[in-house]
Parts: sequence; C-alpha cells; structure tokens
Amino acid sequence: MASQRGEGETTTTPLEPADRERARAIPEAAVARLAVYLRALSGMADQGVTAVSSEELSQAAGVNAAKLRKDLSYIGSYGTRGVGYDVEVLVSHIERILGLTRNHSVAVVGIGNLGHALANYGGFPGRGFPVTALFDVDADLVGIPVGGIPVNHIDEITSVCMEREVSIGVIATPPPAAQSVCDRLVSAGVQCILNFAPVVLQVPDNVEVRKVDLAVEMQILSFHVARRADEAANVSVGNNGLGVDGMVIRP
Amino acid sequence: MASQRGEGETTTTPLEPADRERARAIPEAAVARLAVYLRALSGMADQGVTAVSSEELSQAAGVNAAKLRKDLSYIGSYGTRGVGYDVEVLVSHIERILGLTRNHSVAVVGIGNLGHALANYGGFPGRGFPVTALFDVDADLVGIPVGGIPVNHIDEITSVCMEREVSIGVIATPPPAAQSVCDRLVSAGVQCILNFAPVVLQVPDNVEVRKVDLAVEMQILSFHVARRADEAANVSVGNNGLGVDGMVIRP
DNA sequence: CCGACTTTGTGCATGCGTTCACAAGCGGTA
DNA sequence: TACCGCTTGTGAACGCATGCACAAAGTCGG
Repeated sequence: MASQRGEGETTTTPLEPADRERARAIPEAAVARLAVYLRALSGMADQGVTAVSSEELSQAAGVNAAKLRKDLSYIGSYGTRGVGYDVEVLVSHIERILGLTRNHSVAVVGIGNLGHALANYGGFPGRGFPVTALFDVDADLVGIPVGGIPVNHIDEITSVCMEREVSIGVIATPPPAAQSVCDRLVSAGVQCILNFAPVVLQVPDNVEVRKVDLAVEMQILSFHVARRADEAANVSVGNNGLGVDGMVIRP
Repeated sequence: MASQRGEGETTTTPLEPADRERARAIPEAAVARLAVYLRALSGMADQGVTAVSSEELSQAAGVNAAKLRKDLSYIGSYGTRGVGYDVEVLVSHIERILGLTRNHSVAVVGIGNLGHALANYGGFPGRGFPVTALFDVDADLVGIPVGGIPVNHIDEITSVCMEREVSIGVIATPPPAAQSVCDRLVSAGVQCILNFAPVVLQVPDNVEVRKVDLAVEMQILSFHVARRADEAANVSVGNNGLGVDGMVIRP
C-alpha cells in the first residue's frame, strides 16, 4: 500500500458511514454526470436560484430526468417530493461526495503547447485544483515561471511531488516519455493520473488513470462523418426525419 | 479471396455494401477502441512487424483479448486462424472503417491557450486531420498566423467553413461563447464538433458532438482520491453486504 | 497425408447502465 | 383536517457491453 500520507486526519468534511457505503456503489458513469450536475447547479446558485426540479436540472445537464434522479439517489435522498431539490444543499453534498472539499494539488508534466495551456488555466476550471508544480526535461525551461509557477526539471518529480503532496498528476509529454513520467509520479505517491499522451499506461492497481486522447476523439468523429456521408450517398428512399432542419442555408 | 475491387476506382474510397451494413452495427465503445488498436498497429508496422495475434495486440491496447476479437469481428473477419492478423491489412481496413482515407478538414474556434495548443499540434495527432481554419473574436489576433494558419474573425465562420469544406469543428472558446459558436458551425454545415468548453451544447439530431471536459475529468479523479483516502482511513469496516444499507436516520 | 497445435470467431451467460412507470411523500388549499 | 396536484425515489424490465469457453479453421512437423 502506498498510502503512507502523513495526515490520517481528514481536516475537512469527513464522510459519514452512510455516505461512505454509497460512495463505493456509485457507478462510474454516474460520477461523471454528477460533475456535470454540479456545474449546472453552481451556475444556478450564482443566478440566485434556490430550488430546482429534476426535470429542469436534467435539461440543463442534457440527460434524462429519470437518470438524474437515480444518479442523485446514489448519493442519498436530498430532494423534497412535490418541490424538488434545494440547490445549495445539493451543491455542497455533491462537492462532498466528489471530494472537492479538500484541495487537490496538481502537477503538470511536459510544458509544451498543451502543458502551457494547462498551466495557464490557473487553478483549473471549477477551482479546487491548484496547480502546484510543473516539470519538463528541457533545461531551458527550468526556472521560468509559467502561469505563475516555476518549472522544475523532470528529475525532481519524485521529491517535489512528495514535498507538495501532489495528489493528481497530469501527463502532457510526447508519447515516448509518458510511461517513464508515469512511473516516477507513481513512485512519488501520486495515485491519480490524467494522461494526455496517446499511450496506454501501465500502472499498479492502486493508481487511477484517466486518459484524454485527442486523436481518438477525432477518429470517432471521423467515423461518424464517414457513416453519415455514406448514408447520404445511399438514401434510396426518404432521409430519416431530417427534413425539418434546413441548417445548411445561411440566414 | 482475392480482394475484389469494383470497376469504378474513385477518389473517395467507397465502402462496399457489406462494410456499410457493419458500420451501422458497430457499438460506440468499440469504435473508440478501434482507434486505439489502429495506433498500436501503426506502431508495429513502423517497427516492421507484419503479423500479430489478438493476444499481443490486446496487451498493447490494454484490453481483454476476447473483446478485441469481438471488436474486430464487427468490421469483418480479416484474421487467419492459427496465425493471427496481418498488420498491414488490419491497418488499412480499420482506416477505411473509421473514414480516415479521406481527409477531414478541421476548424479551431477560440485561439486562447488551448486553441493555440491545438493549432500548433499541426495536422493533429495521427495525421489525416489538417487544420485549415482558425477563428477568434479578438480583432488583434485576426490575420496573425498560428501554426502556419492565419486567424479569421469569428464572424467569418460560416463562409470560410463552407468554402474550405470543414467537416470537424473544434470549440475552444470560453463557456459563454460556446453555444453561439456551435450554432454558427452547424449553419455552415459542420456535422461533427469536438467541444472543449464546459457547456452542454444544444444541436440538431444530425450533428455529432463529443466533449472533452477537463473539469469533469479532474473531478472524477478527485472522487477516486477521496474514496481511496476514505478506504485507507478505515479499513476496519466489515463489508458484509446486507443489513447495513437500510435507511440511516439523520442524526 | 495426417495429426497435433495454435488462434480466430462467436454463442451464451453475466453484469452494468438506462429507461419506464408508479407508489410514496410533501406542500398547498379549502 | 382532508383532499389534490406535483415531484421524488425506486422496483422492474430492457438493452448493451463484457468475458468466458469452445468449436471451427488454419499452420506446421513428421
């Protein structure tokens, strides 16, 4: 076990036993949507909205209302029948479930175009994710601050990450370096990795990896383009219900 | 089994009827993995590997071997029992299925940090996706080339996209601008959109949207951090499944 | 030519996630 | 208080995806 993190004491919002039980049962897909709900709810709260129904919120989040209710049921019953949900309550509850009450220190490795952009996001969208360390192999970059944080040399990953208690590592390096960087992050105790490099990372079971793969996204879109083009070129009869939208014409 | 190619050799890689039938039946999840397989296969081809078994390829792609075979079966049987798959054949077949034989012109809207990074990717990872247009609202940016392509003003989206036959639009704008930009892209005939803005886009049915949401990714990781920390903090809980879950009364 | 070995392709069962539909519960109202 | 309308929460059915296990089909050595 790699969790010898000094503070066993959660100084921030301990989960109650009931919540903990549930946290284990929340489907992956639902977790992703909870984050979306949270954003929609935050926007509503900023506009002074205090209550919301599952119907409204589901539309804002672009999902089915029943699905939303089921997702929320995974984290407990915080709605009022006949009325809806209290925005404030829901926001803080989802934040607690997602672990956003504690700050997650983020390290970005690879200060190329993408790494630069990530560092400059400044605290990352939906704050709570302060970027506290940057790394690169290029000696010319070392010491230069990007987005307010000085770049460290890649060899310092382990020491710096442990020192600053980095909990999330972001890999934005070229493909060949990714696995090596990943290994170093892991040995520094980082258990969550966001990988932008088009590489399948090998990690121990106790490390969570999420990948963002632009090439794959593009190719999925390409597939749909091809399919559409093919369908269009091959419509023997009427096209399927698209007749309504004359989207191609410019107003 | 000679590869029979029809008489009409056209410039646009025609899908044979059999392929077209299959293209419709490929599960979304499988399409994403095909892109991953393709990358692994391309790497192998570059290293001179000519044949590969499902076991080898599945490990390179980080998936179950049976799943890989099933995925490949969706696009037809191109393996040889007892031997494996011919790398070249598989590469070109997956490319055809994914529609990578035709070039997909890409437009990037929003030349901030991220847009800059995307434009500089230069043809996008896994070539075949030439960036042919850049847009921004900022008049100061207009005309300045980024990654070799001059920036156009956002008001020109429709005309420029139609002129250059953009098939994929990438939205890298701040959230408030995203929907508006999306609408313009759609009216320019763009049917596939890759959205980096943390916004739920409303589009007609005939438009395909994929979103890359950094905040959501971070929050999913945060959830796992919290769950792990929590598990580590009290391993003593006997997880006996039943009995515990009942409705817990709020203290 | 045959038999043993290897690897594909796939039927089937299992599990997860989504959707539907409705009872339960709450606030408002007379 | 009793009723009414509205919304939540969830049981149950459905559909999709995953993984197993094995027959089919090919290669290779003798």
